[in-house]
Amino acid sequence: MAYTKPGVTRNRIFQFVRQRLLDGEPPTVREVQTAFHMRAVQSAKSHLDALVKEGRLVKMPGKSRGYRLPGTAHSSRLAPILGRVPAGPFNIAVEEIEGYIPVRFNSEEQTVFGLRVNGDSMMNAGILHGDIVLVRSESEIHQGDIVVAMIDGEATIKEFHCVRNQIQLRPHNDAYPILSPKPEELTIIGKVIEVRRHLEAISLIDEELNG
Amino acid sequence: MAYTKPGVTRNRIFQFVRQRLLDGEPPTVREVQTAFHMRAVQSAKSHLDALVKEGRLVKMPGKSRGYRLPGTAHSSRLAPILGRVPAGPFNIAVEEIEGYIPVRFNSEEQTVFGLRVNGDSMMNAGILHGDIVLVRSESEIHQGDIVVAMIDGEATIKEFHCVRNQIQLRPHNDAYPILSPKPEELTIIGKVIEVRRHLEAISLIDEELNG
DNA sequence: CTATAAAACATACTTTTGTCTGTTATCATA
DNA sequence: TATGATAACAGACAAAAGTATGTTTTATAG
Repeated sequence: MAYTKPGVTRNRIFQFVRQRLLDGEPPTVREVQTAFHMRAVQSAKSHLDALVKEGRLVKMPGKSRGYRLPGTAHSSRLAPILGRVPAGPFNIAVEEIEGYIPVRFNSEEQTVFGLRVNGDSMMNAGILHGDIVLVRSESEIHQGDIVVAMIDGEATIKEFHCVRNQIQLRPHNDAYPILSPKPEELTIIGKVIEVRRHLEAISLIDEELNG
Repeated sequence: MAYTKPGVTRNRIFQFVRQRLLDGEPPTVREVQTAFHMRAVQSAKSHLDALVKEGRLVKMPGKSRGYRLPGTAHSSRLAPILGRVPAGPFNIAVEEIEGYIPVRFNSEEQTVFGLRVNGDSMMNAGILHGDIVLVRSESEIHQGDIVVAMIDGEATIKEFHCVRNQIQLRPHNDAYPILSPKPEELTIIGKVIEVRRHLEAISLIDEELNG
């Protein structure tokens, strides 16, 4: 390729590699080479080596397609969106799955699922009807956490409190009352860790990734 | 490895490969082999071949790490979260990147990025301070869309309207006024297609992938 | 203009990885 | 228990991809 000013091709190559990595398609050195019309493998490799030295890329030496963005410890997975609240805390797989959404995971085995919000009892907390909440089901619950609770077979999203050994489920909407269920008639499905709202229709519904 | 009932290892391998692909780390045949403690490469390869034949995987023959999920029409990519609003619509890469979040893509080249919400002018629309909005920058804008607009070098999120050739940017908070900027002092950065709120601290912040 | 550094090139070599041919063991079902 | 199908194994070869050494060209600064 034509000679460029120092750093120019370097940056272009970084952009290229980053895009490929974000697309889940790590490139080979030779793919970088041809993408930039270079006549020598080493031209691409020395740029990549420099990017690693600068800390802009990380590599796994010897491995093919071994360049990565630094600090990619946490990766994304697809979590199922459940149409209904799961009956028990552990039988998520059986429920009807509305679709999948990508979720960031920092550790390994976590039971996270999406749930479509029904009603506006949490309106003032910015959780609206139709939103999707991400729920981690095996989380510890603390004061003030927003939880998905099951009372008499009915699921609700409320803020959890416990005052004088009395459980309180507080809505964020003045039109709704604070609930004080007895422990035996209450099941905490999980803790809401994220709220998502799609302002534009997106086909969340993947074909079943059966297996 | 020990012999299993027909289909069992097949499914486990599919899960493994799918996970690796969703994580942006396409495996080699030999990586599958060792992950399942197989003593022959062919053991892994025949399973992978079968998965391709069943249509559960797709491959690029001869290429290393060449297995992919079929119908990658909508797969998830990592979109950058920008600390500031990008100056122009097309130079996202230059801006400072706060981190990355997984986003669903239905087609190919789309310019989607995340943006941290500053202020509560859209409070009544359930868009709170600190939320992350996903912005598609080259979208067509219609009446009622929520947009990211730049007025005099300052970025705001508002609802877009146009009445009698007069542009209106409407907040969703009675404490804020409706803005009516002249077209020449207004730049529409893009359209808000999704709102996300993390109720639990998640380390989105990757080290600077500056470029 | 000259010296130094960066960029690009050419070629060879090594390792990784995909692929092939054939064999043995286990499962499923009649 | 006989039989076809699936699973797992073994070893070898070929292609893909990483790496190394040295040279030529261009940019930048004094």
